[in-house]
Amino acid sequence: MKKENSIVAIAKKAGVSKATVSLVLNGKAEQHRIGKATVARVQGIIDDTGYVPNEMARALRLKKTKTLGLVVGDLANYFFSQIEKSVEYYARQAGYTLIIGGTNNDPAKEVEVIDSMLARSVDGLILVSSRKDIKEIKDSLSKDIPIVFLDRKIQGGGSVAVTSSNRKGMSLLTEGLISKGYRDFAYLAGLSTVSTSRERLDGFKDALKKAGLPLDDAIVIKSGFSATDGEDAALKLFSAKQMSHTIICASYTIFEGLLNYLKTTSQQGYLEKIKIGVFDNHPLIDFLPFGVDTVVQDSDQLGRAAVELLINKLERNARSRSVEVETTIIEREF
Amino acid sequence: MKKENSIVAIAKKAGVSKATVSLVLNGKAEQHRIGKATVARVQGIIDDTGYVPNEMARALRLKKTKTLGLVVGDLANYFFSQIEKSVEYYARQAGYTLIIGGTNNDPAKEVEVIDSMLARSVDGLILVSSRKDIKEIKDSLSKDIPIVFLDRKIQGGGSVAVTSSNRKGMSLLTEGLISKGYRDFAYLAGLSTVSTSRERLDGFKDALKKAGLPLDDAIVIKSGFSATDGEDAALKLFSAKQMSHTIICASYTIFEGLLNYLKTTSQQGYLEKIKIGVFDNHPLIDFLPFGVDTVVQDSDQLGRAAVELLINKLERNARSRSVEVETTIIEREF
DNA sequence: CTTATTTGCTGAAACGGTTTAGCAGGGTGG
DNA sequence: CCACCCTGCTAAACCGTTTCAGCAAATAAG
Repeated sequence: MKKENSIVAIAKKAGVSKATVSLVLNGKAEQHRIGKATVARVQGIIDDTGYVPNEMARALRLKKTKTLGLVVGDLANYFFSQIEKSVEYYARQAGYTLIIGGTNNDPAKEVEVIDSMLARSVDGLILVSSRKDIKEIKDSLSKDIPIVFLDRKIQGGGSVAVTSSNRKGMSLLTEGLISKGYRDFAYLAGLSTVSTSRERLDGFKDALKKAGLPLDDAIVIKSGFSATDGEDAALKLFSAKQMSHTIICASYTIFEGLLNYLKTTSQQGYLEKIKIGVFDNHPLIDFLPFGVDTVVQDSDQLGRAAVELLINKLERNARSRSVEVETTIIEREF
Repeated sequence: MKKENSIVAIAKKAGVSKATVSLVLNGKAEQHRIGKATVARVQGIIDDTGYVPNEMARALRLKKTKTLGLVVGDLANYFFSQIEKSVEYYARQAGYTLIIGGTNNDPAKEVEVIDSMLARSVDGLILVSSRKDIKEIKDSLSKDIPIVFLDRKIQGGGSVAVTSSNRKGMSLLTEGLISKGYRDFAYLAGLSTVSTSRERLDGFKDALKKAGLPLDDAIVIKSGFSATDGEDAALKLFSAKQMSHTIICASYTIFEGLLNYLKTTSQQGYLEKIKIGVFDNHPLIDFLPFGVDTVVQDSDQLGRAAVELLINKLERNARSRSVEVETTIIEREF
């Protein structure tokens, strides 16, 4: 049956005013002294017409859209797609709808995407931002709106972020490798403007220091976070004089880049001679013909925490502190 | 600078009525004989206040939200996340915002998600539906709204779908395997209520027939499309008497399930003795220690076609016919 | 039998836009 | 000078809700 499309239609049918219907609809009937009988009658009509209020009108009046925006660099990236799944799930649980925006890691597009979300009056924003400082974002924003940063922290006062325990995770990964006797590290670091990248590098250094290994012996190569950036990094690494026997990738995409580099240069055989550590996991890694140790991020918790923080802010105006989600390590010998 | 937030504010500043501002805003100034000078003044104020119209108000009046909904089973599935990226990209290009909904392949949740999108007044819907018949969907829908089905066709009149050339793709994949001498097939088919699954199975049969191989010799195992379904299928397969030496997976997720089964039962060694074909590709497959032939779907084109069809319908009320996107095959010997 | 209180409901404004019909004033033709 | 036509703009209705102040009737209190 086609549903009734306006509150007046319902009101007419029930022989009451639209105010009454609205009150019933929002559970404020009692509070506004609408009689039990009337409530029942109205509710009955709502039920069997299947009337659903128009969210646009509601949003206009209430200045609340019950909509959240998620802005993310690359939606096809496995880690982010998991994050997104989680965010969508928990947002929906809380009665919110999710609008997504992919930026392809382009800071200019990031602003554009965010602005389109603001025009849509999203109530809050979850940002996996490529920006370094919150000012760069706030300044370009037309409205003040609650923002939670996800995966990457951002500099500047009062910003709330949900991240993995990057430093600790990378440190544990490295320690594990060291304890198994691996030395001679190369570290493909990602973009140093991104907090995630810096923290992981710090973790790597922590582990070296703890083991008494000299930092300088490790080759650290900075690049972007995409697979092609990973390829570039691999190129740099392999054109260096000495070869490393343990390569750590600061993200899955960089790992993919490394593999692609070896494939396109027909050096796949090299993989058997080295050990690889990756911050991020993927189901297929279990089946690769070389042991890859990985850091597993809890994407479900990351998404969940981000949504919770944001909604607490929105609905209870709670001031919240950033959250760090624990990681786990998977070690694999081939 | 904080932007002005209402058309009246702009109107006041410009010393005109809000009607005038609205007309300027929508490029209808000329048409409604607003003087050049006035247009320039108003536009100037719009520009340097950075005013952006409230989309909610516009949507309410126009009954158009410039919003599309994408409903998909599993957002973390690599194929779907690529699709989503593409849909989001092309939707945004066309000035539309994308709302997403994950259903976890639960038909009940599918209805729920779609209804929440209708309440949000999306202009159109792109559906990767688990439903078999369009009636099941239309009946539960409160409004008539343009729908484009993606990846999976659905039975029932007038539904428009964008799909890969499933039958042909699977047929070519199989033919390739046959031509390389592989026989003794097992086929993990996915859910037979899903068109994709049926078409691929048909393609498989086409190839056998063409090669003059008896259909009955192939073991066909039907299950769901998730990784755990794939595991179940693998379990069934491996508890059958005779072993197959060529296994075809109707989707990447099923392939993952197969691998997981072999891992958990410590039968990974078996992988070296068999040949695997998979409908879907993934970057890491290149690096697996056994040659996997894959069908590559053009997710970019799939998303693009879906958005185009939908928007053509919305903006030009074009009646469009379903689209089939070509696939390509990658063969790998280890 | 008044007066006060409670009960049950509604009218109307507000949210921020779009659109249509039409007003006022100046110019032109007769 | 009157009738008419442009030109340039605006008033007001409308989209579908929420909410607040307040009205009328019923009940309770005095």
